[in-house]
Amino acid sequence: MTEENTNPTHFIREAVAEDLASGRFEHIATRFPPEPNGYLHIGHARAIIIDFSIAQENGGFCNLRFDDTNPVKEEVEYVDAIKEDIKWLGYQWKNEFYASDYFDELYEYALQLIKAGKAYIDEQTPDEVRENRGTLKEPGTNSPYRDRPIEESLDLFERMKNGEYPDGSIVLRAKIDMASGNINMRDPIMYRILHEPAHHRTGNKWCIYPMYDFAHGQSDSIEGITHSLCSLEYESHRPLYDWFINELGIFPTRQIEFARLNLTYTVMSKRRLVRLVKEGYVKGWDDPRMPTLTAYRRRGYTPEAIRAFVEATGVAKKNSTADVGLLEHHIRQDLNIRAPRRMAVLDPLKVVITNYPEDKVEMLEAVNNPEDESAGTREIPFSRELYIERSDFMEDPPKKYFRLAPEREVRLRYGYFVTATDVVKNDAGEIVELHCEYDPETKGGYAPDGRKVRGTIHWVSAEEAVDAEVRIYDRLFTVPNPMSKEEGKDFIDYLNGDSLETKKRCKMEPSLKQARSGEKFQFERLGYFVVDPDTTNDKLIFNRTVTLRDNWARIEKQRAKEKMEENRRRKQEAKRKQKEAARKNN
RNA sequence: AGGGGCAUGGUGCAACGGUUAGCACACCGGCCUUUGAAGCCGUUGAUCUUGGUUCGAAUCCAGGUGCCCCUGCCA
Repeated sequence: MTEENTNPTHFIREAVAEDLASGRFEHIATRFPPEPNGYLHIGHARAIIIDFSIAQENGGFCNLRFDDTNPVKEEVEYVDAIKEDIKWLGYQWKNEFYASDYFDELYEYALQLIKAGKAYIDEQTPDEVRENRGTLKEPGTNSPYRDRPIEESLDLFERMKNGEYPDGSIVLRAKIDMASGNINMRDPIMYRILHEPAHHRTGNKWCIYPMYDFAHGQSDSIEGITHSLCSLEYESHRPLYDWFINELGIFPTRQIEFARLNLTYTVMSKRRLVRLVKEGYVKGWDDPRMPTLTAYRRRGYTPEAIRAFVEATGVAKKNSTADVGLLEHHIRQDLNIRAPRRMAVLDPLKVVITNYPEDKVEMLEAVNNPEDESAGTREIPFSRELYIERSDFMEDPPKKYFRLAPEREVRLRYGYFVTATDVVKNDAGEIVELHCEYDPETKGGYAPDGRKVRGTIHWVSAEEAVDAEVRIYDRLFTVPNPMSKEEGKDFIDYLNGDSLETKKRCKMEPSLKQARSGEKFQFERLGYFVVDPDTTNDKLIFNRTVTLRDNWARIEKQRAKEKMEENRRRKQEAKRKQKEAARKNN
């Protein structure tokens, strides 16, 4: 061990430790093997973290290997994005490899198996291959080409490589067992012909490509990977990988499978993510509503929070879906400690302090981060005209509402105690301005006479405020599991129409003028926010990462629910009475 | 005539034949508070089922039930 490991153990860590103890392996090596055909999402984070941390904890190494055995699906653009995301998460691979690096060796392995009578060229059509594979319940039937002479297969394979055959005409198959209960063992295809397009790394050198199943295990073996950690669906492929390793007599990697990480209120499959992007339901792979790592980065998530979240979900062989609330908990936890506090008003209501001098501007001291004394303090301007949050004033407040209301006194954070005196409305009856009086004795928010106020609200000075746009994000889907198989429903039907709200007239305290892309803040009483890369010199844009926990919102929600139930009860009662009356009349 | 895997509170994990079945999130209550935040304290709430082995079973065995994966020349 090179590193003190305080993380909870799990079956993979245990298995690796046992393999070291028993001498099955003398070193530990892992790999993270993405296919470069899409962006990494939070589900991949579990795989990345397991792969790299198992290696780290045991003084071994982890390679990055792109599984690029199918040129029709893979693109270079994804390679760089994937590398960036892994680095952002905080990991460094030892070697950057590609399955295509091993095309020569793989070809030699194929030759070796043909010569041993363990592989053959099949001339059946794709349809025939499928039909003869049998079904889940019935065994397959042998190909008529299965027992052709070795020399013939050798010759055909060579010509296949040389481009003498069109796509789909012939394939190389392993000769295993067409009656196996495990369909992967029914003479799986090893090589197929793909003349187009050119491979992103090997160009036109090859027109035959190994199947994933004939590439992955051997690639691990070539790299000396001791533990090939992968997701559950490869469990039934393990016997095949072991078969290849055994027949070829190469380094025996051990594969261990674990369950993928799923999250509520989102989708995680590449296919569906592509659809969200291509059909314009989101603005791109890095749209902060997406579950991709690049989107979380833009949304203001930190790698530390994502790692803590993934560790908290553990590792098991049971398919499960983590609550997105747990992810939110971890980003709050992280940002609470590190994010400087600022005041910002998202939905401004003008306030005039009628007894405050007209041209006076005072600088008041505010704490940057109560969780971190070293963050220091800053000064914020206070003047006669301010903005407060519209939701922080109510003309006719319900019980337990602690904020501003007519004749009620509250504290302006780091400012003064103020009392609402007048409400100014427009012709439509909407509140356009509030008049308040302040108590000059309460500067900084302290009352010398010791009197208390229930509420403390945030504010910004109108004159000095900086304008900004704030993008408010909500969950992308309206249901925890958009994949639930309700009849005739598509996951698209569960999209949340209100997942993005853009507030264009927000008012920020002046210190935010200098905020740079990627900088994170807590806007007091609102949540955590990050400067979006769309920000320019004259346009400040923030993304809301996550709200603060909000007890008041919960009380309101509960109240609304109670009201709804009350209404329903009343309606039912009315209906019942109506029926009764009708019966009496009859 | 299938093969493979999985089943512990609402969610996610732990308990490795002997614990009052533990932890985190959520929930609910309380304390504290110049953020209705954070922090602190506390309360609810779980071993899929039926048998078996054992002094003793969440744990081992068998049957049942339920869920997931496998019939791409995808990975």
